Formats: sequence, C-alpha cells, structure tokens
Amino acid sequence: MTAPASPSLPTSPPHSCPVTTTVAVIGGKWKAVAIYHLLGGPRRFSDLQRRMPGVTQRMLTLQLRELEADGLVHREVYPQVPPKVEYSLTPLGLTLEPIVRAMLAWGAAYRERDTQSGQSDPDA
Amino acid sequence: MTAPASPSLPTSPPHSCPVTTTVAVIGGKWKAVAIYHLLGGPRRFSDLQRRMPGVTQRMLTLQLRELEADGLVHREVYPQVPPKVEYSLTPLGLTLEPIVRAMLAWGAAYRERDTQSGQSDPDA
DNA sequence: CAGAATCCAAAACGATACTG
DNA sequence: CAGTATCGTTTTGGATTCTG
Repeated sequence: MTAPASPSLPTSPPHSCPVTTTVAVIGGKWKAVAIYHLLGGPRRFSDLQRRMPGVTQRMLTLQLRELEADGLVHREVYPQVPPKVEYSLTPLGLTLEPIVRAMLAWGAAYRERDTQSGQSDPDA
Repeated sequence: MTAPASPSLPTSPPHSCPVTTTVAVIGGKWKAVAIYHLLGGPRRFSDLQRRMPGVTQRMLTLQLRELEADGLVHREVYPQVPPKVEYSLTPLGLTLEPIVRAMLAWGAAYRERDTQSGQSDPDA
C-alpha cells in the first residue's frame, strides 16, 4: 500500500476487491521476486541484488522499503564497519508464500509453453 | 509479456526467475482483478468496467488487449447494432485461477488485519 | 456499446555520482 | 556494503473527444 498521501486525487477508490488490495501491496515490479528469494531465509542486500538480475540498487532499495512499510519485510541493520543489512520476511510476509509459489509454478509452466526446455532455479 | 520491441536496451535480462515472468504477464494494475472477474464466466466490456470501480475505459481496454495478446483472454465481438464484446478466459488464462484465488484470500485477510469487519464479494 | 485518438500529468524506472 | 541524491527518460494513467 504505502499511501501516497493522496495529494489531490484518490489513488484508488476504497478498492472494492480484495484482489486489488493484494496488487497494491505486492504489485511492484520486483516485490514478488524479492519475497520469493526471502522465502529461502534472510538475505543481505547485495545477496538479493545478485539473485535479481536487472534490478537496480535504487529500485531494490525502494521496493524493499515499501515492503517494510507494509509490514511484510523486516530490515535488520548490523552496525559494522562494512555495513551489513539483512532482510527477512515478517510473519505477515510469510503468509504470501502460497501466492508467490503459485506464481513461480505458473511462470515456469508458461515458459515451457513454447520453450520446450523446462528449467527451474531451486536455490537454497 | 507483450514484448516492447526492445528499441535499444533489454526490458529485462532473459529474466532468470519464473516469478518475474508471471509478474510480466499479470503484473498490470488491473490485470489480476480483470482475470478474477472473468473467473465468473464471460463478461461484457461494460460489465467488467462496472465491476472494477476506478478503472478507466482506456485502461481496461489496454489491459484486456495485453491479456489477449498473451493468450490469457479471448475477445469475442458480436457484430450487432449496439456493439457487444464479450471477454472470457482461455484455457491458459484459466490456469491462473490458483494465483488469483490466493490473491483474493490474502487481500481479504490483509484487510481484516486492522479493519475488523471482514467482507467478501462473492459474485456470480 | 465499445472502443480509438489525442493530449497531458504523474509515477515508475534507470544511470550515474556521492557518502557513512 | 548499502545506501542516498539528482537527473532524465520511459511508462502509466486519466480526461476528454470522436466514431462505427
């Protein structure tokens, strides 16, 4: 969600459909993927970035912050000399697992559709 | 997907993660909701629009066309005096049901989280 | 009714440079 | 390492008008 402070117009009418609510929360371009990788356990920022080819530092930061603001992701800062930040799913964030797993399965099947060389990326 | 013809740069690297593929296909602001309503059977354009408060005619058209281009939605035009167009899910589009249902359930639960007045919209 | 077309505002996104 | 800041581009989306 991360309310845009509604400057003058409603971002969306009191969205009637729960599906819309979900889209608002995990609809970002990289949110679902980030959550997917966090399902494997806590990850450092650079770790996530490496696992998400194509995402820029800026976008990853922004999307993670929104997820944090919506209570799905926890951000743990370790005050060290080379800074270390670990992201992990909150209990609420964990409840997204069914959705993300379904998206993973569907995406894989959709590719096989005409790519006849099915392959997954079962990471740790 | 609806490839942007990649003018000079890759919209995304041969996206490694299947989740990214799914996001590319149903990641639009209104796509998931539209698909949800189409799970209830074929719907006319105006019907969909009425069920999706906040969507503009233009956006609904655009998103439906993309879904059509990606093979998820079928568009049937009835050559009548007052034009009638019915949208329905293709077999492939139907395979999205698990995802959309999961999104529906999650969105509803997410709202109850602090809205203590749970309500669904079980349409036809 | 179901759109296509045009115009324009706002949001998303990318590249780059700088910092504790 | 993990950002933040700034700038410019691209995409998205809305309002409105016109049409078969």
